[in-house]
Amino acid sequence: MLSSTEENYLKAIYNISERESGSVTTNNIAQVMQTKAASVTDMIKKLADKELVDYAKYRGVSLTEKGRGLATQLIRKHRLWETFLVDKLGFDWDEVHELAEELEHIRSDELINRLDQFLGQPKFDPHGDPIPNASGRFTIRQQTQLSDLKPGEKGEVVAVHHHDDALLRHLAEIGIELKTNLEVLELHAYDQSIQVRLGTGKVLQINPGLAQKLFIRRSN
Amino acid sequence: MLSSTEENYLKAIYNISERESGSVTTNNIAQVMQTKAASVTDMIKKLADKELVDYAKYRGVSLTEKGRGLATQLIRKHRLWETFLVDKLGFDWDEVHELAEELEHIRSDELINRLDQFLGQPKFDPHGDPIPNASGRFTIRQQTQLSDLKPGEKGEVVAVHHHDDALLRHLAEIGIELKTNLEVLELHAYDQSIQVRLGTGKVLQINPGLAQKLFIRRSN
DNA sequence: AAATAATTTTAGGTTGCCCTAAAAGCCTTA
DNA sequence: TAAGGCTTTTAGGGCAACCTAAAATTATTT
Repeated sequence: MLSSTEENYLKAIYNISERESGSVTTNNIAQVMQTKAASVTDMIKKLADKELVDYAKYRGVSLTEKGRGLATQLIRKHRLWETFLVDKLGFDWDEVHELAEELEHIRSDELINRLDQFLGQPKFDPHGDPIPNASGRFTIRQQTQLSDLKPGEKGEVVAVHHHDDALLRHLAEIGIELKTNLEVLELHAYDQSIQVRLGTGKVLQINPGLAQKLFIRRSN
Repeated sequence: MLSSTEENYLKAIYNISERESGSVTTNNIAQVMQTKAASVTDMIKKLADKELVDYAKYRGVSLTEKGRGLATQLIRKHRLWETFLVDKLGFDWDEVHELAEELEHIRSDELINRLDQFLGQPKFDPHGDPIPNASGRFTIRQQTQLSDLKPGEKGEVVAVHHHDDALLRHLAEIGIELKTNLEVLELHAYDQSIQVRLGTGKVLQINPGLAQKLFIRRSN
């Protein structure tokens, strides 16, 4: 039985190791968890005792099979709750992250499986991220960062990664959401920005930072 | 900002003072919270500092206006979540109490108001208990303990009080649920038991303890 | 490779909520 | 009304998760 805090550390380690290779460092975790390195060391030892992470002093941590399994279940819960909040309660996609952070710690497999049923066993959450099934398997979707598209290529926005609320609100403002169709018109070498035309006809300049966070499924 | 623990104490005090008059004693709270009197004294002091209870040493506590308001909102959340679990996720009425105990601590007025909308602003939860509205007002329903009915009187089960899961399962087994119609046939003086006929025609002996927990709206 | 810089760990302390044991207060009843 | 028996509070600790400061280790620079 893990505490919410232990669960949050597991999730943090999982997320960091998803986007960076090699083992996860103490400072890295401290930054994500908004806490101090010393506190992280304390917690790492506890997680190592429970065989949820492999740990060698000064060498960082990595999740064990068991740890990864638990982290995956947390992500399942988080994304199912986000789906509930958006699909059923009518929240906007930029309002649900914090709430799902709380809801994901409710401890009941029965609850989460019924919720999954109730939502129609969705494969992707409101941000386009895949929802692992009860056995922890993700549905993988063919997708590319917008920054990798060439002029003339067309596609549909299927996911937004590393989303903070401000980013999502910005996207909504400029007219981009999930399922938005777009076509790359030009790449501007001088600032790496990308000119795109949305399905609505609107033409936008997308800066390179943003273009890396937008995931596209090619449609031609 | 209260901790879940503080919230649980408030709720315990509220519940005790609902069913007993006068101020709530330390031992009483300890029993409900499954903890020791010394721990209760600690917490009472903290709640008194926050002006949620009035407290005089050795004299017990009572909720302040502020404390009662918070307790009422907790009850609102608890009962709305129970309604969600039963109406939307298909849980049985005897399975939802523990889960609602966790869910009620999720901190978001927006969430709970949207949930209320989503559920169709229900006035009563799956056990027949009234759900306070956002301002803390309960809908009061004319109801009587089954033990107060006279032979020949008829009515409908509208609530079950002080429900533990075992009690609810027992009721389900003998064929009683919310909205069950019944008629009192006879009172047996020798053991205070009550003979009733259900809407289904089934005739039962109800013992006096149970008859106090069943609330009936008279129908004739 | 030595010196300096950065990271990580250890040591020791705080807070919230719990505990046991003992002291203090209240209450009943002889 | 005084004694004994409850109840409640105080005193003193424990554990989880955090902190700061200092020590240990690793990494980088010269």
